[in-house]
Amino acid sequence: MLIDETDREILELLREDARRTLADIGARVTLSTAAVKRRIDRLQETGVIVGYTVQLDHTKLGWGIEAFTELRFTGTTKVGEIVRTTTRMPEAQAVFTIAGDPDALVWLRVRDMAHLQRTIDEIRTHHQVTGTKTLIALDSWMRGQQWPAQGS
Amino acid sequence: MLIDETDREILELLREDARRTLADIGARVTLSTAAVKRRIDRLQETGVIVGYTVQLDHTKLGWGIEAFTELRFTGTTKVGEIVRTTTRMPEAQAVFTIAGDPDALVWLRVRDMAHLQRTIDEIRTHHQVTGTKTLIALDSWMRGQQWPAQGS
DNA sequence: GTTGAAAGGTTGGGACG
DNA sequence: CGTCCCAACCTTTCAAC
Repeated sequence: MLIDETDREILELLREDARRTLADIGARVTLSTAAVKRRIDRLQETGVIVGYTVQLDHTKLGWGIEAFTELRFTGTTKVGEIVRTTTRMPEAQAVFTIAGDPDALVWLRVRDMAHLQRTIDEIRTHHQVTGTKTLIALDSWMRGQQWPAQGS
Repeated sequence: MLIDETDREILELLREDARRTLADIGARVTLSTAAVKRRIDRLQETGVIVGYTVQLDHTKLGWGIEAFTELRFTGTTKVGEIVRTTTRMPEAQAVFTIAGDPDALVWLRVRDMAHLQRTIDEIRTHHQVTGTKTLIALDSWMRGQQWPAQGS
């Protein structure tokens, strides 16, 4: 499928604020609301747009610690298995399987250090993990959200 | 500020689909649309809700490679500086400053391997970086979006 | 294939109880 | 918190490019 410059502008506007109205988007890309709706519908049907979500300040919800845990497995560990079990944990924000060393990277969000330790322990007990290394984030920035995760 | 169980339900519904209507949310939490709006307005004013964004399938936009680059700096490098310059790069999805070793973790999304190399080179030239280690993702999962980043 | 205009239904946003 | 109201918005249809 082809995506033109107008589509990219629409996606950028939705990235900034997914609750923008079609009329607002239309005014910015000089298109009617109907034309904007048809383009967004098409982007959804073709799977370019996967969904819409809210961006939260997790510190205000009491999950103030962000960390990354690098995992190393035994040679017999199925990669799909670690992804399946890890993704069921509410602490896991994202899981990446890695080419090389380590074998996987898990992005965690937890309430406090004790919670982080429990979470890492849980990952270790559920799998044939030969080693972990956890990186604790002091601060974070994410595209499209201009607040510090810890520093507010 | 206090967040009750209904607020959490509303946030969960918005996490699933940020473009839900107030009426739809109201029906699910057994509240009127006006009551839902007042709660969402309050969550926005207090900063719990930071914004709303679209979730994209980046492989379909031609940015099929995800990677993490661990950065180590000289002792004199200002942490804020690396964040400021890195966040200006369109390839950077997120930047985390880390307690310990490494000093920072940059989540990159690029078109191909040549693009990845150029991006890492750019990071290195812009700062007093003493070392980098790049982890290339084979596959990824993120909370709230159930598609494989590479494997589709 | 694309677009805009118009019609009718739905939603949002205030005021009030 | 809910109910009411009205303006704004969405969604479909249709004709035109």
